[in-house]
Amino acid sequence: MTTFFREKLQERGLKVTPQRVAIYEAIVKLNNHPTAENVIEYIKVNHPNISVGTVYKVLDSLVENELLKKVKTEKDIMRYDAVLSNHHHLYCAETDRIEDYEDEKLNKLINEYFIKNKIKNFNVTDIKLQITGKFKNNKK
Amino acid sequence: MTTFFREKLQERGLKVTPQRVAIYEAIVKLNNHPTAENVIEYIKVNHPNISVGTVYKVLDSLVENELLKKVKTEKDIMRYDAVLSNHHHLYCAETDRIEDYEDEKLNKLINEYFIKNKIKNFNVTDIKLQITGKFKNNKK
DNA sequence: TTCCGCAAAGATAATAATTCTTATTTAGTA
DNA sequence: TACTAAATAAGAATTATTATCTTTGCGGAA
Repeated sequence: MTTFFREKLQERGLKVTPQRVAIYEAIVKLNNHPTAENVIEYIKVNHPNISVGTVYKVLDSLVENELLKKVKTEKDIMRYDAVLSNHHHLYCAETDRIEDYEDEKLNKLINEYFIKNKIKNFNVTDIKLQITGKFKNNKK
Repeated sequence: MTTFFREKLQERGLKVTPQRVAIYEAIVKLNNHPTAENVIEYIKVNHPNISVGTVYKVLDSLVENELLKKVKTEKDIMRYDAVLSNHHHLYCAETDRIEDYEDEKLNKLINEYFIKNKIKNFNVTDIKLQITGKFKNNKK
């Protein structure tokens, strides 16, 4: 399951350490775009000795090495996402819940739009939609 | 110039104070989506006695009263925007520069798309594009 | 004008998230 | 197995932000 992760680390010249694997697994399992704190809490159960600084450093380096993505919200706490495919986010400001939203048809529509309508003075590398609203079924 | 601002404050039952006016003007003039710190620095010149807490408090209440918007980037510092119309952001991760991007045609396209393709279990209230890339002419 | 009430501002302490520093440990390798 | 650079642990330090408490200043009633 973490084979992909291990390979990608090595590919990047990063050592495969238990802490890195644990942090990555935590993000995958805590699948509501956890904060650093959520990760620490989750990991402490099986890795009681992991250091807070390590979690932050590992998260940073995983983002830098494109194994995780940062997710921004209205709030000032950073959150993380292990889903790397080009996707958007549904965000509920009230409950702070974030859900991934994948929509190939929409991506195509937007890409085509920007091919026809270039933004002057700007080279686009990535387009993300932040869709704010409210989930209908408020099951946690 | 700040007539709109003064009226909106009164409309909301908020007092028109020199600090509020100064902070609002600072955001408008520092038009690269300044941080609270940028605002403080800028204001200190003409209002040397303004308190840091006041700036944060005023920024918060202006956001709450829809006179400013919060903008979040990859960095964890909050930034502010006085442009209230429905617009998107061009963001350069390298230089941290943010520019407003208004595009009515694009808004229409996206709105129409979501009318035809409802997201199940989610009521959309707002859609924002975060367009990441690089500015071509690197004039500051 | 003076006094009262209250919203706002000032000063500064407190908190929360994150970063930094240094010593120690570990993974990958020869 | 031993070596070395990279990674981790521990905790201090920093940074952005929020909270608390006091003081100020303005509008309206006496």
